[in-house]
Amino acid sequence: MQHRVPLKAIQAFEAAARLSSFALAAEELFVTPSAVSHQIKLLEDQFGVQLFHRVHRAVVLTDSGRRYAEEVSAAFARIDLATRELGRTEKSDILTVHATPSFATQWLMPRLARFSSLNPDVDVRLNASTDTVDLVAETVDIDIRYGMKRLQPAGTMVLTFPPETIVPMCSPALMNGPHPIRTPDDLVHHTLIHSEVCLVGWRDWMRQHRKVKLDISRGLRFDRSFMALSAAVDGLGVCLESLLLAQRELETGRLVAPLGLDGPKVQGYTFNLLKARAELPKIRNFQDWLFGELEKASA
Amino acid sequence: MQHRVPLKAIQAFEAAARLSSFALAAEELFVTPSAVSHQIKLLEDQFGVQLFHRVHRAVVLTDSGRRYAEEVSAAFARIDLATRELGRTEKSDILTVHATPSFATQWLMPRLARFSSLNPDVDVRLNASTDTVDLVAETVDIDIRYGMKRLQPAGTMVLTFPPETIVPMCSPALMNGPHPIRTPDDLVHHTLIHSEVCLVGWRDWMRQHRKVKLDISRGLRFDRSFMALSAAVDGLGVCLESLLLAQRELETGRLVAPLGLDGPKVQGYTFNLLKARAELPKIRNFQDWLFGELEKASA
DNA sequence: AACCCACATGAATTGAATTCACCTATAAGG
DNA sequence: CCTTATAGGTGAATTCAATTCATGTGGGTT
Repeated sequence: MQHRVPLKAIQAFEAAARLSSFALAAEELFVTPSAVSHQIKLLEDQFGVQLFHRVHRAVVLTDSGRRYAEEVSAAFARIDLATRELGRTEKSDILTVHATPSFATQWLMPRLARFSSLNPDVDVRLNASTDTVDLVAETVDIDIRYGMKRLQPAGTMVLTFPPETIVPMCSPALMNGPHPIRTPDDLVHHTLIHSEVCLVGWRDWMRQHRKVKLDISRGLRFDRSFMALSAAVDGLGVCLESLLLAQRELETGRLVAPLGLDGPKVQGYTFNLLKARAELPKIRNFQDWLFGELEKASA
Repeated sequence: MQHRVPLKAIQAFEAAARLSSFALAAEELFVTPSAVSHQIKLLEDQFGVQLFHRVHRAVVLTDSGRRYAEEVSAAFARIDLATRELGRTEKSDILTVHATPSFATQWLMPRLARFSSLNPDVDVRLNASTDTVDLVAETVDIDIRYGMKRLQPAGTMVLTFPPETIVPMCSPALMNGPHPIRTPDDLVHHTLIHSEVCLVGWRDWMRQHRKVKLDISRGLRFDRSFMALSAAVDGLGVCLESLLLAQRELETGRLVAPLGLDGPKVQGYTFNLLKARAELPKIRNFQDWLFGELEKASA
């Protein structure tokens, strides 16, 4: 294996140098003193440099030996440390995903356990914030953003999510309450919940429903979709949101879409990553899994 | 040998990580790809951490693998460097001796070859200056000083030289010239050569020869003994110097002691070294050799 | 003077590392 | 679509580097 450096011999030398004794080195390495002696002789012969003075029944480093031992000890210490660190490692990969708070809360979090069980060796870390992150500078592998595409730094790859449908949603109690919601006109009796960042708002919805006259200046306003959805679940009014984010609430019946599941389609979310890292298995796997899940939902 | 860290396996891993290929690593290490595969599997199994992703017919580091490879590569690079440095080494020990210019020139230099041939593995470096050197701070193993003993820093060991005899000396031509020198009185016809740093000067010599009236204010003055001796060799006058420093000139006949080899004895030279390093073979050997040589001369 | 301990050394032994032979999977190419 | 070539995986066989064993050496210690 090692036609380069006689690692075994160096290891024996390092221990002997550190302990100033072949016998103690042998003990540390669980071999006989003879083995240590042989290895060190090998090293000395190979390089033609005496490393130890043999003085009576002790050994003393030569100057060359001391210099060499210092370097080699430091190097082994580093290897030891890194190896102990490695032994402490649980997962072999760390995948850091950054996403908008709404996508993280409404979509990712409930599904992440599935990804983790499919990829047990990946330790997923989820960061949620409205800030844009710098993929190059920060330890973020993937950033899931919402909204108009901005200019990306070179080396960034942007994948657009499949279209999501935006529809009015409310709690079942509200839909079947004193002012039932069956047609767009029924909305006039209800509080509108506005999501400020959503690409489609009530104003846009109204353009598709010219006959309905709603006062879009009234109602509740939130700057995060998950807050609008939460308000709708609590029966505070009717929100206009993406089916993507409401999927879980619709499945569990905490929200209903009183006017059906058709509506304007947008492609607001993007999957951002560095080209150079796109083929890393952990990233590729996450990407494939995520788009697979999105596919599944729309199918 | 290695119940601690599987060095062979780490070495295989390092090469594979650096080259991103088991096959190339195998080539570099002069083994078959199979050997590399086995070793890396060993490493992964031993620590229960996957180091490489096997993706089709290539390997890609995991995050853990990459972290580990960085550390391990750096450590091996250091070992490689130190080992190449070691291979370049000629002598296993470097002995740096500092001495007064006179002792270095007159006594040490001519004898150093003998020491070197007795100790072929020691690379002797001789520094000569009038400065006192700091044994702790500088890379000087031994300092040979002349003159009154000063306060030494803690940890310093001072060995005093055996007594040296101070006698008048001159060139044979001068002794046997127009004003032959047979008795102390004959000196009145000759130039006196003064060594300013010598512990015994003409003034002291006169105290032992009350009858002789010499004008000690006249003559040549040097601040280094070797210059005084050189002037005497050149026939410029009569110097009062240590037989120790003149030994070579007396043996070769370039100097003679017209009034005999008896005279005042002083112990001016000291052999200074650090206690902590006194038992280093190179130092001990030099000390033993030097005092042995001094002994031999006085015997 | 006898003993002891730490290291040295050559031959014998062993077992970790390597090779061998065969297998798998996939990208490229016809 | 099928073939081919390639990089790596794997278990058994093999080998040789590393280790042990037996013995020797020398200089302190009692």
